[in-house]
Amino acid sequence: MSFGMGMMDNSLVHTESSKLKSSLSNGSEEKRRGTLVLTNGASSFKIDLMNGIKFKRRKVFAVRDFPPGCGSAAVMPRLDVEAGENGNVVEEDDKVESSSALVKGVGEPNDVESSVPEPVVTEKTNDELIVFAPEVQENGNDVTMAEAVEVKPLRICLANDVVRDFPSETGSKGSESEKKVAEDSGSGGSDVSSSGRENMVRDIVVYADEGSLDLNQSEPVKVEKLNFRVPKSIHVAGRRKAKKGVAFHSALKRSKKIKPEYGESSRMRNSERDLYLRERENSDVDDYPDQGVARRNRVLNVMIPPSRPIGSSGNDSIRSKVKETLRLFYGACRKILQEQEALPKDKKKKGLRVDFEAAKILKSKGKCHNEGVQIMGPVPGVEVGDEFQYRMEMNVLGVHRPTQGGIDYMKVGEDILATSIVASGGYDDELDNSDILTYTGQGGNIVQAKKKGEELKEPEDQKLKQGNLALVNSVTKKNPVRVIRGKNHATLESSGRDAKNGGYIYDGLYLVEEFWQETGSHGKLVFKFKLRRMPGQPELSWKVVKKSKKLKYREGLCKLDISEGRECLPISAINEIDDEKPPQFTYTVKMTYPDWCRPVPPKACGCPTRCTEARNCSCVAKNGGEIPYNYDGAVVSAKTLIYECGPFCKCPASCYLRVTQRGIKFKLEIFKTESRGWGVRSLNSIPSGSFICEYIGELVEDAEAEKRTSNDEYLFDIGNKYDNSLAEGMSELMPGTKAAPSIEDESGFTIDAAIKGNVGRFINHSCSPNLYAQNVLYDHGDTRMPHVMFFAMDNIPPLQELSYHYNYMIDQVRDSKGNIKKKICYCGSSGCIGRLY
DNA sequence: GACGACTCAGCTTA
DNA sequence: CTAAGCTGAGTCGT
Repeated sequence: MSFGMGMMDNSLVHTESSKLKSSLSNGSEEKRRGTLVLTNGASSFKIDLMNGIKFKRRKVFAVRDFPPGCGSAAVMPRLDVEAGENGNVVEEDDKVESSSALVKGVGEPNDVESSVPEPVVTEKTNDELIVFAPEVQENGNDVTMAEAVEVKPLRICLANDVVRDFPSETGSKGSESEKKVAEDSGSGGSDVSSSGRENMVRDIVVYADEGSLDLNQSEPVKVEKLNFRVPKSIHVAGRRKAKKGVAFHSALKRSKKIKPEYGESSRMRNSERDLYLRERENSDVDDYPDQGVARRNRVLNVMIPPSRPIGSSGNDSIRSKVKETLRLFYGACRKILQEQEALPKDKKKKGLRVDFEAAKILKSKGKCHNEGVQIMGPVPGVEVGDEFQYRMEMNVLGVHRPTQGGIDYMKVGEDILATSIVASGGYDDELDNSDILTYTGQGGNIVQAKKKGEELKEPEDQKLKQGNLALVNSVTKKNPVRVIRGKNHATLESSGRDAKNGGYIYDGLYLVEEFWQETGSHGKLVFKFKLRRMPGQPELSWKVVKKSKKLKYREGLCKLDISEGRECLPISAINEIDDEKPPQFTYTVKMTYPDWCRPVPPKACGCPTRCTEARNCSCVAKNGGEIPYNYDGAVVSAKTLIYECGPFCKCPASCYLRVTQRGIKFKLEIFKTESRGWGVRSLNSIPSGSFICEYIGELVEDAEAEKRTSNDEYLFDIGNKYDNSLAEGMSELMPGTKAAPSIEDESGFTIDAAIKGNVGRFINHSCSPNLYAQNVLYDHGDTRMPHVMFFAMDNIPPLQELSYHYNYMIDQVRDSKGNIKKKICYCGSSGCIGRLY
């Protein structure tokens, strides 16, 4: 392979990124410059993030990331590379990206010396060696950096949450250059390659000038300082008028109505306002002749991460891909379950595993992450505290591959090292609240006969092989091990149906400190491992909840129940920020309709028991012949409108077609946020698809709503607006799943929750929301004024703020041919890059 | 129903 | 190809 200077030519640069690049040069370049300083004590080395480096995107094969607190750069000898322009290394089959660098301040400068793992070297592809620890070892002997480096590109292992991927211009199809890459590389070659690649995690490799850093030192190279200026994000304080409320996680029409200005919010503090105005003045953006309001906000919204505080989650692109994968997974699960539930009893498939079925579909369509990849350390896009319902999801995401086995491991050099374990109570583990976890090795248990006539295997001593051996090796290698806890076992919270399948929580990285053998309950020897959670990782929210439950006095508690008994569960108000009390309003659990409006109850069904698809039920028929919920109450997919059974239906209250009318079922609380007024969160884990609450208020006509501008924070425009992007994704996965047509329909009504309302009025906007608003009818039949119901799009861990997309202030940017290219959002929320997937 | 004990069909990887 | 494995769903008894 040889590479010429010409490869730097812009013609090869991904179109999207070149657009981005040009936007960078338009006035805001200065903001995106930064420097990264590398040092090994004797010499330091500065990289100008704007000019001095280029980014390459490569397929990730294996180990990449440092555990938190480990501030090290690694060196990777690469053969067959030549310096390109400015000494940058360019490789033929790689797309070259230019961008601001997105390097997290990989921990504080080596603040946790003890947690820095021993060097681990892993053999990868034929031509490269990745080193992800301070020093290189070869055959057990230390070698210096200089010895390890023959050619001198410097590879900086980026922490996983700073790896940035650019939005693909044409969605899943990939751009021309991407296609070219796929063809040229010859990998895959099949039709999977294009879409499969799109979903692969990519590594970004940073190459620096040759010879800039004196590597002839035995000391490790460390990322010492990151000085990266980030454009300040402007927080939208409080709430705004929600435009075109009902949509599935995005609705993208530019509002025809009032376009709120940033300065308008009554809740915006002066400092924020000043900051905004200053930012706006300073941004001399004039290169957007045809984009109206978009232009003004461009500098705010086309933001390049890191747009969050260093150390917070970040990496929205990969994160959103992980989320999308999970949404597709759950969508498939619920659809399969729905189909199953619709069958008459004798035709139901016994013991159908929706998790297996969903995974099969995702895999066949190349929608998995990290397939065939083994990852040591953090998995890109997966964050501590993430919850899963099935083991299979963790397989699909590469978090933990065995579908049953508790220990996952990989070969690193000659050794096998543990990469992840699942602690869910299958053995006598000690899973207390501290950062120490005692884990039992695998094997030795009584094994059931697999076939008839086979005898049960008696318990025996555990053997030092496979998972056990990997964990033992990890003691000396000190490599990070992901720990996943079984939820019911970890939290001891759930009971009943949930206890049987409580799901899993990603607990973060641990180090295996020691191991020993002891006699287990069956009298045979078992291995025991002591793992300690690595410092610097966020505390799990269920632990926080559990702690606060123990306290007599809840920190920041303002009110025990803002609903004053009107909801089935109390809703507390918590303010740990300042002295503000929750705003005054009248709590109602029923919509208020104007006097002239007398909604008529819908036609009732006569089902004597819970309505099913098999029966000829008129309510089911209204939903197109299917029940839009699973029997456990999860919404199968977003619909333009869902018809539930009404007050005069004969079916019982437990009917599968009565979900939202039964009220809230999670313990919600309102809490004061740092910058967005009050928000809503749950003390329980919320599984994807669950009903959360309604948006309740006074129903007013739009004309009336326009008059109520003095307090428009609590207005929610009712409308049939349905973005079917996920539904399209689903129909691609599962032929026969029909995506509903995109509908835009002004209903003419608005819900005003300023005076009368419920907890729904406190839910904030987000561009990466975890809820969506669903139109539902049950107590009347007027489609112009459906109830607005919030459902969870993801598994939501306790204490995570609930949010939905307000769908207001959205603009579209068109390319030269007039095609809608990008949607620009005005929310100003951190991490929003104006792309609503 | 609720819950535990038991059974059994899976699936992925080594 | 086979076996192992901290699943998950169903069934039955209390």
